[in-house]
Amino acid sequence: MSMDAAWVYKELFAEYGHQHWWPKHKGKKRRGFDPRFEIIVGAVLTQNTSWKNVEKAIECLFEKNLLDAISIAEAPIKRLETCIRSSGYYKQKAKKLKIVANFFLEHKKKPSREELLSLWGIGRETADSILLYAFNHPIFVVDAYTRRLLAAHGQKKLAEADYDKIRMFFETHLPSDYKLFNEYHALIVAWGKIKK
DNA sequence: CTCCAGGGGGCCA
DNA sequence: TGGCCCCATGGA
Repeated sequence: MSMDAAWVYKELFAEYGHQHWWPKHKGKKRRGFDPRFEIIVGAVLTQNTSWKNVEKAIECLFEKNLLDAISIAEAPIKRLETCIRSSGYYKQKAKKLKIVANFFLEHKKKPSREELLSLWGIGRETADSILLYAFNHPIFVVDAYTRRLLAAHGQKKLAEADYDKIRMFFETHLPSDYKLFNEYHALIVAWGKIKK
């Protein structure tokens, strides 16, 4: 018997409430400003890193006027590395920011999942996070907490399954609503952090 | 001191 | 495909 994904969502929302994840921007009218790009930067910087340390990095990028694709593409790599140091893996992530910045300068419209996955430094979770949180595309983001949630609800087999199999489970058992997927993933993270 | 956070790439069998 | 190692800082 299968887990009731919609029922679990209601339980999580009743327990933890609105998580106000993305989108929420701190950028204003600056050179080449695009509110979506700030989310993309956050999606990359938060890889295997606590959000608190990512906020420090984003704050530094904001203060140094580096929170847009043009500025990141033009900035010296060392300047990026210094700024995002608090988010960990700073050498790799500076390189990743360069790559995504150049990509979004060339492709102004909504990217496909395949295009994002073709970029070095963008895996499935980051690609789906970008599509969901920056472009409001109804795709379900799966992470380690999602697997723990499934296991906690008796879905041990599915919890150990491939990423896209888990993603498809939620997408086929829920209405295709980006707002729902946005809140659901955030609630799972909230549950995972407190539960543990 | 250890463990892990809103992962992904490279290598190897 | 699946298992392992590496990347790196900061907080608990």
